[in-house]
Amino acid sequence: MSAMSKGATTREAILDKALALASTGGLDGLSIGELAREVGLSKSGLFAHFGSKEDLQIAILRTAVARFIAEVVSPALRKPRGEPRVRALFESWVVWEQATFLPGGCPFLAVSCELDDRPGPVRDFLVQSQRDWLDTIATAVRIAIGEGHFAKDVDPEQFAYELYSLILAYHQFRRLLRDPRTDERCRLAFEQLLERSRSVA
Amino acid sequence: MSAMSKGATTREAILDKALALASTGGLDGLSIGELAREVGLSKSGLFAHFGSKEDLQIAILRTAVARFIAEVVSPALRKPRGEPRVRALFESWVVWEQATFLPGGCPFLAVSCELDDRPGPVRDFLVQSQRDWLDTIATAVRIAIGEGHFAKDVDPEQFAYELYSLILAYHQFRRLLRDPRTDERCRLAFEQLLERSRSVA
DNA sequence: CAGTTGACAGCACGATCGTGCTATTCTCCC
DNA sequence: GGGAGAATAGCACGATCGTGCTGTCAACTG
Repeated sequence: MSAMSKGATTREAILDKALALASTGGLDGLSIGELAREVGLSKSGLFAHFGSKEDLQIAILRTAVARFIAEVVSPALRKPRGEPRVRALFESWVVWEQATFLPGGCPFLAVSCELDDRPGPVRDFLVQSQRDWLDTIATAVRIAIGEGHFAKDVDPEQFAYELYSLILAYHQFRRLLRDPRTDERCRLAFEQLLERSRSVA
Repeated sequence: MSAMSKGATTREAILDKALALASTGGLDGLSIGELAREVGLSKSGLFAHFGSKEDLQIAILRTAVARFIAEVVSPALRKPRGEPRVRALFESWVVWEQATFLPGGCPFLAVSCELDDRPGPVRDFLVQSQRDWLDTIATAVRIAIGEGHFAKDVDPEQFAYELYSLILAYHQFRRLLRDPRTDERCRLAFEQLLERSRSVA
């Protein structure tokens, strides 16, 4: 049996379903009523777990961050320092986009467009999480430079920008355009990014 | 005086405001009531111009496409064939992202996330417009290869993928992350994309 | 200038939204 | 096992949603 109390268990079940729904329909598209029906709770029963819809939205993002760290960041950090770790970040990121519990793909990207012009704590949380993630990438690149895998004149933030851009396109081409060659396109671009970042041996 | 009838005039005024609102809040976030208030019409008076909300959404996208062609595609097609034209496409695209009549940035990108998992004619229209645009880019690249500006082994579709990805990141870094160095990051990446596409002189 | 067509407002509808309050039921601890 | 407290349901609220119908006033046409 679980070590969690009843409340914590259902709360987790709610957030699990909510994250899946938010990955497809966004944070605004997700309504309390629909979510309650989906989880098998009454609207008020579900609502009692969160003070407001805004709190629910932040809780969803918090759940997403925890999952992202568990699925993408942590595994990559167990890889050897340098290029292998950078590559692992990329690979796990691509897998993350296809996670079964995220039918709509990366939830951060899915909600970016609806939050980018709406100030408030939800937006703030998302921005912070993405900045942290970019920092993680840049740090991994810096380490790769230190290890001698990448050239010394590689700009870690620029590398992070371009890597991030490739995943954005991956999301767009796969989900919206349904381009069957998305995977190879993205991988090829990444290999070329690596290629021109490597130090001359 | 304008050659348009009364109905066409207000319809255009509606779509103008609607496009601006949709660029920030998306197509679903935009409500008929809010739009009517903004334009100074009654809800039903505005609604009479479009049979349904879905029709309105398609009309908005149609307006966006017309603007995009007028502001981005056509000017670039007047530039000399080859690399100058490719560069013009990029430059106009960046300017488009900052157009004053688009307070939320590129409307296509703004609505991509909410439409990518919602089948229907609105989504179909958006997908088609983006495919057309990618084709336009690829064609310009093919011409640049023919002119000898780009190497013969450059893949036009791959080029389009990477160029598209840079603009996606431009949108994300500027609008969500508010990174002040977005412009230089994007331009640097584009120059490097050009650099490695050029034929050896 | 008169008449017809079209643009728009007013109003109402059912549905759904987020959010409270009040019971009732269940869970956990002693 | 019984009692305290958490978990959930029931119900209601005002607001807003998209969408129709009906009337009225303006605009264009002959």
